[in-house]
Amino acid sequence: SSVKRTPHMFCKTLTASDTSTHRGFSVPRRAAEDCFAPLLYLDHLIAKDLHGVEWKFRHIYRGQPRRHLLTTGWSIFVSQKNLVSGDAVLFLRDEDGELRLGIRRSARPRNGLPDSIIEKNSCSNILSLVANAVSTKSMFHVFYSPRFRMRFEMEDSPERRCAGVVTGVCDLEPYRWPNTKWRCLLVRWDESFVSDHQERVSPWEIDPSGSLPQLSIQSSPRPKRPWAGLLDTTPPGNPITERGGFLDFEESVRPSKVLQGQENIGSASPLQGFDVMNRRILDFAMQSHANPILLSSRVKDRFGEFVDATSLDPACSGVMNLDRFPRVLQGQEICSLRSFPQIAGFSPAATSGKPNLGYTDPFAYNQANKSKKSSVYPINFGGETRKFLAQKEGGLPKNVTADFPFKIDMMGKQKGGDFDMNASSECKLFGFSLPVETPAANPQSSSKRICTKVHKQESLVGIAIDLSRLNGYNDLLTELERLFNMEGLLRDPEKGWRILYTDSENDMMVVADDPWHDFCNVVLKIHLYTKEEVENGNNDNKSCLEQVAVLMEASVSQPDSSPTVTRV
Amino acid sequence: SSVKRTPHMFCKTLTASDTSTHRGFSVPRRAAEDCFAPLLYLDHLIAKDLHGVEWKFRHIYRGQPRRHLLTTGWSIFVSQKNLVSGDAVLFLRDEDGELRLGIRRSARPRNGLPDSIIEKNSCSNILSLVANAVSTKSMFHVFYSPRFRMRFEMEDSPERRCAGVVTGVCDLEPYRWPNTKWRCLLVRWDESFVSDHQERVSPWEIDPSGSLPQLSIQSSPRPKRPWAGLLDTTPPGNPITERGGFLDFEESVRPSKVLQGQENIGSASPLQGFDVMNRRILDFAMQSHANPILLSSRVKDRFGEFVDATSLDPACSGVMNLDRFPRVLQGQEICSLRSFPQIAGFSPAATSGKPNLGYTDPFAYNQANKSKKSSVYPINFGGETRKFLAQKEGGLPKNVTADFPFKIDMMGKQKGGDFDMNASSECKLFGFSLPVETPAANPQSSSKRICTKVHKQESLVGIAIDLSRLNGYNDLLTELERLFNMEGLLRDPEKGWRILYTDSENDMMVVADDPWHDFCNVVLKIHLYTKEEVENGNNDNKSCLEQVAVLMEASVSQPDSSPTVTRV
DNA sequence: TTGTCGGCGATTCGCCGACAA
DNA sequence: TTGTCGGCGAATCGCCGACAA
Repeated sequence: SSVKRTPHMFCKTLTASDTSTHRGFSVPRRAAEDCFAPLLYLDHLIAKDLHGVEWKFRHIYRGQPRRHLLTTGWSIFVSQKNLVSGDAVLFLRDEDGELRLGIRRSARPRNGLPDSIIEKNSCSNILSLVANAVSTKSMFHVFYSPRFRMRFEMEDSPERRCAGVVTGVCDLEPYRWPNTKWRCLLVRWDESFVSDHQERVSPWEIDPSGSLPQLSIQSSPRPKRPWAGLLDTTPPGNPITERGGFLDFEESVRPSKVLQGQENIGSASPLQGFDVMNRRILDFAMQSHANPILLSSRVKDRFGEFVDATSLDPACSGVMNLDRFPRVLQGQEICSLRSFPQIAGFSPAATSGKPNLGYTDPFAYNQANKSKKSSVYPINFGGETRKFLAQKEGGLPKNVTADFPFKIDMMGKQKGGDFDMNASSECKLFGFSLPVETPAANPQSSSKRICTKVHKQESLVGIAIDLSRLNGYNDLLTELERLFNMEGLLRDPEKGWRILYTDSENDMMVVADDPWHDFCNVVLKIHLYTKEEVENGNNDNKSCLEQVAVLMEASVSQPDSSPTVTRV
Repeated sequence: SSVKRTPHMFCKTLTASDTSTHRGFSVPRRAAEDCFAPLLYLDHLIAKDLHGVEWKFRHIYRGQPRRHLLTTGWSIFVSQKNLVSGDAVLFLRDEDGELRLGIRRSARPRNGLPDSIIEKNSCSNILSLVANAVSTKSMFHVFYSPRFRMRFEMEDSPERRCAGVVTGVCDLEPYRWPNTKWRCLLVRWDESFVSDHQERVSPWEIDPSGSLPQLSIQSSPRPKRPWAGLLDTTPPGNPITERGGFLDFEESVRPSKVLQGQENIGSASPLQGFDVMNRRILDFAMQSHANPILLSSRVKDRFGEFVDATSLDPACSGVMNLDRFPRVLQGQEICSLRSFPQIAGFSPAATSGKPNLGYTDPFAYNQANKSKKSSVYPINFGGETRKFLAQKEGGLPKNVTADFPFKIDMMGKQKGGDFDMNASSECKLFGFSLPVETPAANPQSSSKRICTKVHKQESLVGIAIDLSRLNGYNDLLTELERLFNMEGLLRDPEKGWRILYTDSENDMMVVADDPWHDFCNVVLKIHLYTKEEVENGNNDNKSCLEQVAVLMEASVSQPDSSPTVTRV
């Protein structure tokens, strides 16, 4: 309510020199004079980042011509924050002369992305479909298949990152906890470098940023002196190194966009119609508790992520956590906050103190490749303003598609002339009812993932079937034979095929012994193998060491935990 | 079934020289000659770690006197893995000449731990109190206040670690989601370096290891040249730097023990009485589903942790996840795996293939400071064997305390002469009822399936049978013979087959001693083995890998495990 | 105004044998 | 047998003004 004095701030996109270990940070003159003014007599500056961590930089005015530079301390900051050129840093001085420091990472295109996620449906088409669905009170779908990255990191391993596409949502613990609203994400990985790679991922663990770092390497541990390609000569076939030697290790942790500023955040208007429309249409309740400002002033680390996640409706966390990260603050210029008319002009929904969740456009990498600037269009998504990247010239995302598998089914009914999701409408995410404004509305919502995956042999590609639509094993056989074009093969044991399944205990079992209902309850995945494969077991092709490795992996960690202590 | 050749391996605790950036890794002579023998003509070695990542080391035989050294590549490994002296590295060569590489981190005492968690109550006192509570069917409490660490890591911040004590459990989302069984942990931090530091923590995010790294600094980003105390001159009051400049940033990520071997893992017996007692007293049901082998064959990273967590009853995850981490593999010598006599000698409880959850001794640092060796005592904790550290000479932990706030209220009633948690007892964790599931006794329970799984030998594929449709052991034999095409083989002991089962306590038992009804109630899984397999309980006919498995199982805390691994 | 370059001293990395425990 | 030391060359860090875009 009380208007604070305008803080002085500036944002600079880091140059190669800025991020070089060889050089320091060159402070734009006017920025320094505005933002650092009262501090310039000091030989060093102290700035706090969002986490309250203080960073100290030696400041010096030197060079010919003279310029302001941050030297000592800067490279530590750069390496700790893992900044590369293209990223941006933001300084902000408040009325007390205290400096704040933020960074924004640039989205970098990823090389060699699969084309499959590039889609071509036109937006108007989608809009008309949605509009039609709304008008006819029928269901429409929103597909969204966000790209993400995930970081594999163990205490004893270098960091690895994988990328993939979210393909759906499933129960967290269908058997142990049948009615949970918690979900995990089903993902498809770009690489199958680990054969038995998880398909179920915690939304908390993924990094929603679809864009991956450039191959510009800046992060710390790397071979200092290239030793005759020692580290690059790994035989092909190791997918880790296949992607380019140490790249996986050297790829920076560059999860998400923070303090994004390259986009014109004010340009919400071109899509205003779409925005408003979707705001209503997609307005299933998702209350967010945390004030984003307050939130970001906390330690916003894993911890913060936890808070973020839990501050959202858990039922939606699968979605919500895909885009925890706000895109904020225009930069590249000296400006006071109030110089952003857009901010003040934001719709109440956008400024209501809720986090603005920035979706990473699944095809943003494509745009980036095309060097097209993109705009951000906020769409109210149940109390959360989400932003969709759209090609500036297109007005609407062109690539919105029918097969983005992140599917939200919505049954809308109109209340009066107004579309009202809150009253009696239904909102489903992958078949699961989402709480529509009345959190406790449907406590008995079904929790089982509708479809069960079927894998034929070692095929990477599975097919999902909906067991609930089948009446028994006979149906199952028929369906499997149909899906895999194996008519007659599965039903007749003489044909040599065996149908196994992995149960909720991860045991491999033969299909057909359990009562159908039990089977449906415990089956995780169905496998089709030949008789020989079953009889030979799958172990034979594993070396002794691999098995040890497996075992050791199981043993990794720290036991030195403590004695429980019992006491009355 | 097929006996694999013993791999050659060695484990070395890293010295200061080994971990210095200034020097390389000195390979113990005999180790090199045994383990590296066929590789020593090479100028470099390639070893894969548990995650399949390959590490390349230049190997050279030099010095006066000559010795084997790993030079180039080693320091990268050390820094990537964040190894410090005291940690151990394990090399293992399989029959194919392929090298595997594992690490084990040592537990390091933490300086200046608050004294508050050092307690003095004697254990016998506790035991008598518990015994009294049981006999009078009154409530007793289990207090447990495990130390933990948590890692703060954001894409734009340096890594930080904090330690604290779990003080309780609370609702995840009391307002949003009133009836959830999910809990988060309440913690008290050792340091209040962030004023608005969270007190609620996800159990998934904490690291149960109570011991913290020494101040021996080895990790990468640090100020190379101390710049006039630039980074240390932060005004007092900033708790970040108060602890010693960059310590927070320099503290390595040293979460857990891997391949731990300093403890005497075989000494389970001294506490056997306590063990047995607690097994009954604390026997609230906690089923573990996942087959550890299958599970651990996955990428067991954050991801894996997710799986770990969810494979547990969510209501208990707050507890269970505190001690995911195992203690494994004796080291410091060249050895074949079968040179561990303890393996065979383990008590059934310890070797039953259940996760042995290693608690972090809140006062372990104290023991370490006193250079006292500690023994590990397994205590069955509801289907999970947990290990209690106790001072060897004390027999029982002396420091059991009154203010361990992790409280489990248990109301026990006796059924006949036997304490039976399953019948009508109640188990609360911080006031929340824990599901006292009795898998066998309560067939309607949603998670219990009708059928019992049968596994033949090491076969990966199991078959399920419905015991309830059988009238007794005779039927069972008939059915088993039919299912496995073993007509006549099982019924006749002369044919050499033995039928075992895993009971609800995860003990491996011979089928046919219990009354049929009892058997049906407690059986978890049925196993078919040959006589030889059963009789050679010392694992002599098992491959080294299986022995490792048993060893690890015995000493490893693995929440997601199931009983399949252990053979009698 | 500011991005990048080369210079160059300081620091660290990392390979070596010496030496001793 | 092996842990640690000092030596020392190579690589990198990081501060500087020059220069030009």
